[in-house]
Amino acid sequence: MTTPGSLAGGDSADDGPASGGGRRRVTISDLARRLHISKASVSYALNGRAGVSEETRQRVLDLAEELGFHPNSAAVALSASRTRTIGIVIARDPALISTEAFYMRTLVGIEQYLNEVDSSLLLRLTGEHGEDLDVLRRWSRQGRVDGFILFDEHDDDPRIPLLRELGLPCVVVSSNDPDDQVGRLISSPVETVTLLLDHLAELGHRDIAHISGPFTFVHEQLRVRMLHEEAERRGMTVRHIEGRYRYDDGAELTRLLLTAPDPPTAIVLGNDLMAVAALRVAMDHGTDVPGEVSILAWDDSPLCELARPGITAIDQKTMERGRAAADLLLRVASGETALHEQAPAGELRARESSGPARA
Amino acid sequence: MTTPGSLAGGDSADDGPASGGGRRRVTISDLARRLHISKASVSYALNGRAGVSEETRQRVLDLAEELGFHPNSAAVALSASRTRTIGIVIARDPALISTEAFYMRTLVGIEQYLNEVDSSLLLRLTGEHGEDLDVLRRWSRQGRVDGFILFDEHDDDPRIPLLRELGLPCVVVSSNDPDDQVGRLISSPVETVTLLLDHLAELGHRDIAHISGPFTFVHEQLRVRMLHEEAERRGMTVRHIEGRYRYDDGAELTRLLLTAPDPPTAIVLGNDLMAVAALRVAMDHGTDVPGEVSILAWDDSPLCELARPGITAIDQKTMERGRAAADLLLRVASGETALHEQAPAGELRARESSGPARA
DNA sequence: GGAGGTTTGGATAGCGTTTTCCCATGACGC
DNA sequence: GCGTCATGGGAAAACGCTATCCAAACCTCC
Repeated sequence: MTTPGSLAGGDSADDGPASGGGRRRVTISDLARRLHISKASVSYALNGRAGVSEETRQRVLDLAEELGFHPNSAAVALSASRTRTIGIVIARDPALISTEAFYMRTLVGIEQYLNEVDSSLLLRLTGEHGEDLDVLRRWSRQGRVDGFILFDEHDDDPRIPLLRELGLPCVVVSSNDPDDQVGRLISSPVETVTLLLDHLAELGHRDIAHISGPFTFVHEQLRVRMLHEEAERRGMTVRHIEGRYRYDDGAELTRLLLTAPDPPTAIVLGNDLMAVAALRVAMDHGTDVPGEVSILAWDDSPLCELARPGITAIDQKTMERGRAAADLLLRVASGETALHEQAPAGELRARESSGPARA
Repeated sequence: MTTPGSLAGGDSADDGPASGGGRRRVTISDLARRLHISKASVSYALNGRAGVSEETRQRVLDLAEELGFHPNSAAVALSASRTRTIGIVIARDPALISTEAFYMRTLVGIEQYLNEVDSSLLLRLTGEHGEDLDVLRRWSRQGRVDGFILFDEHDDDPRIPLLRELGLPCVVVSSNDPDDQVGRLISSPVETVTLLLDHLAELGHRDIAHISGPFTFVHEQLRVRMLHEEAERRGMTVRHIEGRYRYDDGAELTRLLLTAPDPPTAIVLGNDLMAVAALRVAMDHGTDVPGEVSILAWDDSPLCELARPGITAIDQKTMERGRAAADLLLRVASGETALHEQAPAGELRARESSGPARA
């Protein structure tokens, strides 16, 4: 590598003063040499540890700044087994990933936080089946990340024992609060359920349908259960149908509901895409929204906002949640013990798709 | 690290056979020791280089598989100055990033390719101003990535000389084809312009408006120019207005157009969000779409598909484009000379928002 | 049977940090 | 004046891999 490959620029002027910088990267040895001190002292100075005088530290920092020195991350990782990088692996149908603004908003929130603490994000978007476990295993063994944030928890999610075995910290963005030893950012569906049902109750609805996402997701199971319990307490009834988050599911299942002998007065859809579909079907079917049926979505999104009529939905504060998850992970990774934490609360965005129940 | 920190599991059974794997990571030295050969031979065997017999190679591979060995990425990076990671820095208003499905689709496409070649993606979403340059510089000097993919090229984009100076390869997802020495995945607007104008000409439109994105983006300038030239050739006229990709811009500028003394018969909007806004405004304004005005969007998206009426738009093949960009970058990074490449062609999705021009 | 060439595999020197261990140096107390 | 202690700073050993250079060992052919 001393002999220039394609990039190294050679010795031109050996050390042009400031930012311009030659081709070769500035290393800690360069700093040490220029200051006539040892690499160790430079390292101490840069990392704010004791062992160097304040004056020396300042000289080091100044020169580092002047030369635009940034420690080689591979060397730091190798030496300190710390990468300042967290991993996210999203295992869903690519088409769905790009349709759901949810992920992107979460990533933005996570990034905001990581920026602040000078860490970064290694991202992998895989297909649905099992590859995600491979990626976790690989990244872990390769030492590429300090921890993971996990979404879309399944029943008996194999990722959690896997990461425990691999010895890597993780935070699960979660709906439930089991007593395990991983980090969890919990947003209980009961809160969303309350917002939805209060809103619907106020409008006089008592017969509600719920088109959920796949029951393999823990959060969907919980939504169903909570919705049931809370509805019962309010003297309302809920029928549940399982969808798969796709437009077509929303359309088809809504059609089914509307053509039933006793259609519900309100339909709650598990995501924005299905909600838009429901809205469309209802209108095509000549069913007035919200006159004859109200349509609500679990997650707010531009789609809900821009639909016409606008779809009443819960703003789940996705960005804030992403941010909180990243924050929690870094704390878990640095050995904090209080592992479970409540996510910021959601908020109902009432729009035109919900109104008083028909008589 | 030999003295267990918090994770190291100690010597229990020293080498449990298979996958279960103890806590401590398996290294190349472990393999060498177990096979009674040198680390060098193991390295050769694993990397498919000459220097070991086929038999030895197989023994190494088998044991590596058995122990679940994955080379430590920091060590590889340090030694080979190669990270198998590419960087993407997106500098836009967070709100916009999460609204535009464009980015997520591109990422999905990039990821698909990176998966196949066992590389990964380091992602940073920053705000709008100048931080992105810092990130490029930092990641480069830290040796975190092998190259970058750049979006949203500006006039005299400072990122390109910066990366040249830093000596890192990059691919610009680009609309134009200047004669510089960076990789470029070019999707000339002329193609989209042709699709749009052919469609509109066929429907008898001759007076068109174009609400673009900010002219600071090179691709927007090109769109304007191409649209102009091509329209002229067809005997059509185009008036341009500069928007900023936001819903409100689309709404306001469309209102302006519709209330003008001579409203256009068709409006082309620079992105999906503005198109939806235009549609909404037109309908609120009592203007029939497409009876009195046709609405078209430059980029297709779920928003266009799900709007009502559906918005005619160009499917820019975003995922394929992302994929192609990643592919190109890896080839550029490995020294390929043909640096510029055409992106896959877009396709018009005709929907209900475009129809014959009014008389 | 030995000269010359080709494989195969071993030592070992980096890569750029952090960290441990130790040696100067000077201040201080007796 | 000498022993004791902090304190600043240096040398060198990791960290886990790749790459260079050599020494065996094995052929092949006269």
